[in-house]
Parts: sequence; structure tokens; C-alpha cells
Amino acid sequence: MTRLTRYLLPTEKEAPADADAVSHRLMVRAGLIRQLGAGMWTWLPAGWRAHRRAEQIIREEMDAIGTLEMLMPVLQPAELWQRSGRYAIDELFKLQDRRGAELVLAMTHEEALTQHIAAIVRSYRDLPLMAYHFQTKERDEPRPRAGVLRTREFIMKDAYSFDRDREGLNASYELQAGAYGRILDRSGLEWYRVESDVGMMGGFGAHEYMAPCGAGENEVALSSAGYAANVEVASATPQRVEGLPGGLPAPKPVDTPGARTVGQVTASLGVPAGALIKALPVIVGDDTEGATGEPLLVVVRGDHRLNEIKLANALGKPARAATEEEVQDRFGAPAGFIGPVGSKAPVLADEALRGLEGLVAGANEADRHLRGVQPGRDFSADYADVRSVEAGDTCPAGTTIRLEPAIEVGNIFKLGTRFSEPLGATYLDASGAERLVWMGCYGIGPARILAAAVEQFADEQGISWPRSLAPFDIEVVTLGKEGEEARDVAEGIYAELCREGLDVLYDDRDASPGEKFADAELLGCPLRLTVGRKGLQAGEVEAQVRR
RNA sequence: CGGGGUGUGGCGCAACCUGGUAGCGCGCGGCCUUUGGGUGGCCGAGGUUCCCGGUUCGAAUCCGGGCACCCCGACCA
Repeated sequence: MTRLTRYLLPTEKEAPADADAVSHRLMVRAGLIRQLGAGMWTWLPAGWRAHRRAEQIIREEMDAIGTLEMLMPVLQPAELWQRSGRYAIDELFKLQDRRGAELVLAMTHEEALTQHIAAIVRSYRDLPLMAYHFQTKERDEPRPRAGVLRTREFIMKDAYSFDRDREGLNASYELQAGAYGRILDRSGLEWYRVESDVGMMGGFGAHEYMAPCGAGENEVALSSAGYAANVEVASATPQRVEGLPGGLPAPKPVDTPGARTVGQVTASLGVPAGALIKALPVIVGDDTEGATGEPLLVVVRGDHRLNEIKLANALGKPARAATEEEVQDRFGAPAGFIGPVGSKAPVLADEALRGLEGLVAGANEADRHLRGVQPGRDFSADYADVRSVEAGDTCPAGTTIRLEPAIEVGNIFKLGTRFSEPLGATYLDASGAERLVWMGCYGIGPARILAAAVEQFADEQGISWPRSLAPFDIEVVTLGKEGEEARDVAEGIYAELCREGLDVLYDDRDASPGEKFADAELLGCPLRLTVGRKGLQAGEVEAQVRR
């Protein structure tokens, strides 16, 4: 029973000045959330209702595939994280208790659950096993942003699967993937499952669930043929370069005083950006604590951008841009005039350069470039796909790719033995041999589902919830003052709807019609029942369906 | 971590450059008015101008330091 006169619904006409994202502005204006500090948000009653609806959808789908709900603590011994090798993560909150014992605030729960599994599971008969909880996560984010989109404390549903072997993990993964699809369908979102980067920590496959919207922090490459990938890992056939100059028998030096950037060189020589070879000097591998990585000259087409994640994956280790001094010292030419022809460092060329001719590259001396460069003939290189896809590229199925910003609402990850090994999660197989447990993890954020829904179904007027996420099923509004009768009728309807099990918001305020409707638009109930005034007869009501 | 910006009643802003009683709109309380989509009027309450220090007869305003928050980028196991 929710009467607005007894409810806490602090709506605002104007959004906070610093709010930028639509979901941030509207969720605050509609009285769903309030900020307590940077990346710290309170869920007000109506917002918490919506959050619980999202949770419930997730819970039902987890339960349906036999994942067991439980609850693990946020406060954890640091030692657990030291053992897993994740104690050094900057985002991990670290603290001490009164005796000086080292503790952490969990940012996720692989360590905790794996620790338990290690202690509990003995036999192959105990597996497979899937468990989950909804729990607060703490992450010392460098930059919280956009309301509840990226916060330092948030609730996540994280599930974990434990299997006997790789095949078992694959089966659990597919079960979870099915559940994730149903969760997002029921949430009413437009969403894509995209392949994602498994990162330096390895792993055996991962997918992200992306909801396209303007406030998204990620970018996904989509095509009408169904191609969907995070731009971090997306691959595509590049567009052809128009106006490429013809080839030359051999590279020919040209003076290009002061032309260090792609823009300056194209202007100076009158060639398209795609005719350039953009040289990116990088240092590969671990160069901490005095050790220095190896220099490598990565080259991409002038109109392309290097994708550092794809580069790291291609190399099998991280790489960073070389500093100005390193460029001079280790690549042997001033920054801006580095090129692959006669390079001091080994060359890694992007696939898009293969087979091109008549290109322009830095001459490895100041104020000079080379024309007529042909990869393969004029320099040798390893080839790899290390560029970021661009809108307009062609997907493997032959249709054009577009790029859209999206919120990552969930992800699933085949961890393998990444945690079972350091934490000793093993079992005895049928032959009595000790084996490592194979593990997967599956996360989804109710708050991000809500934010994505607001982003996808809202304008500055107000939210327009999918039925499944709305904080209330229906709103009852009384208009007019002649009617104590109207009030009485509305009260009766309200009580009846509540008895039917609907979540009803009854606007029993003595406010002008405009005020009532304005708040209603912001909150965005999917259904509204208005009880009118003049000559009101029993049953003479008007139901207005919004969507 | 790099760059940019902002802190003034609950919210949005002005006054700051050029020091001199802190002002406007919304919201809030009261009375009247209006009653099918943010009515109109009158009255009223509400501010250590983020904090500390300095300059000055006098600081929201100038100077120094700190804190908080926002945005862009980097990062995001």
C-alpha cells in the first residue's frame, strides 16, 4: 500500500547541474536515487523497488538452471587475495582491523567461494556445482561517473560454476549464457552478446552483454548480419583507400619540413591519410624495476588507429608507447619521422597494410618522408590484426559495420583453473587421481540494467519503464475537488488493486492536476488510472494505458 | 595518473573581473484563487557564501594552502 502523501518521492524539476547522462539526470529527478559522495549512491524507496524487480528477474533465472543462492561477506582477509595474486590491484580497498590485521573489501568473490569449494569439495561426485549471491562490491574506481552507471559501491549478482573438466565448464557456461539471455529479454532491453577480451589473466573465453545507449562506456561493433563484438577485440575488413597514388620502382625521399602528424603529411604531400604508414614506436614487455622492454615499431594505415588490446593479445604481453627520448635513442630518428624502411627496431605491420603500394612513410631522418613505399618489398615485417575497426568496415558476413556506445550490463567468463590452482580447489576423480576444479564466473549488475532501461526508454520528460522493471505496476490519480466522491471511488479502486497483488502507487495528494501528472511522467508508471470528477457515477472511471 | 571546470538557502543560477547591507527563479509554509495536464495573487520562513590562513577600515569578491564534486582522456583481472 503506497500513498504518495506518506511516501518519499523527492522529484525535481531541474536535474543537478553536474549530471550529464540521461539516466543520471532522470533517476535523480524522478526521486529514485540520491548521491552521498563520489561513486556512492543511495537507493530511495521507489528506486529500490525497481532494483529489487531487476534482482528478482535475475534470481528466478538463476534458480531455474539450478544455481544456488547464498551470501558471502564483503569484509575478507587480505591473505586470500595475496594467495590468488590479486592483492596488488589498485581498485581493491585495503584496511586494517583494530589489531592491525590486514583486510580487504571484496570487489568480487572468486577467492571466497573458491576457498570454500577447496575445503568442501572432495569427490567428482560433488561436481558440477553452481552458486551465486547478490552482494555489495567495493571498488576504488579512479573515476566514478554517470550516476549509478559506474560507482565505487554497487550490488552485483555474481555466480560461479565448478566443474570436473573443460567440457563440464563449457556445459555450465552454456547454461548460464541461456539464463543471461532470458534475464535480458525479460528486462525488456535491447541487448547484444559480444565476444570480449579475456585479458592478460588468460581464460578460455568470455562474453559481455551490452545494452546500447548514449551513456555507454564501451563501444560495440554491430552489423545487420548479426556481427556483434566489443571494439576492443572486433575484427573487420578495412575500407579501400580512395586516391591512392601509384607505386614507384623504389622508395623516393621527399622533404617534409616540420610535418610530424598524419594531418601535416597529407597536407604537405597531397595524399589521402590512407596512403600513409603511421608508425607507432612501442616498448614491449615488462619494463618495471629497471628491466627494460624491447622496442618494436608497430605500423598501421594512416587512417587507422592502433588497438592496444589487440596488440597486447597479438604479442602475448603488454606494450606501451615509447617516450620521446626512447624514440630518439632506440628507434634512431626523431618522433614524427619514424618509418619501417630501414627501421632499427623489428616491425609489426597491421594486416590492412598487406599488399598495398605507393605508400608514404617516415624516412627515419628529420623533416623527410619516403614515397612509393611497398610493404614486403621495402621492408619486412610480421603481420597481425592490431587496428581498431571503424564504422563502415565490412564484417565477416559481408555487411557494413556500425559502432554504437553501450553499457556492459553483464559478463560471463571461463576462468578455467585460474583460481582453483592458487587456492587449492581440487577433487578426486573416479580413478582416485587429484584434479583441479574448472571454474567459470558470471556477473550482472541490476543497477546497470536499470540505468540501461532508463537510457533506452526515456527522454527529458520522463522515464518509460519496461513493465518488468517499473517500480510500480499502476498509478491511481484522483482529479477534481467536487468529489469527496471521486476520492472515495479512487480509494476503493486502490484497495481492490492492492488486494489483486499489484504494486499500486496512489497519488492521494491535494495537488493540481498538472503537478500530479508531472511527477507521474518522471516516474513513468506503465499504467495509470485516472478517476475523474464531474457527475461521477460508480464505475465511471477512465483507464489510461501509457504503452 | 594527465587535462579542464565548479563549490553562494532544498534545486537551478546571479553578484566575483572592478572589495562596501548577498539577489533572482523554482521549491517550501500560510491565506485566497484555480480544478482533466507544471493555475494566478498576497504574505512568510530559510544563507557560518566548502574549510583554514593572509591582505584590507571592510572579503562571496583579492592572495596562499587544503578539501569536495563534475567533465574529457588513461585505467578498469
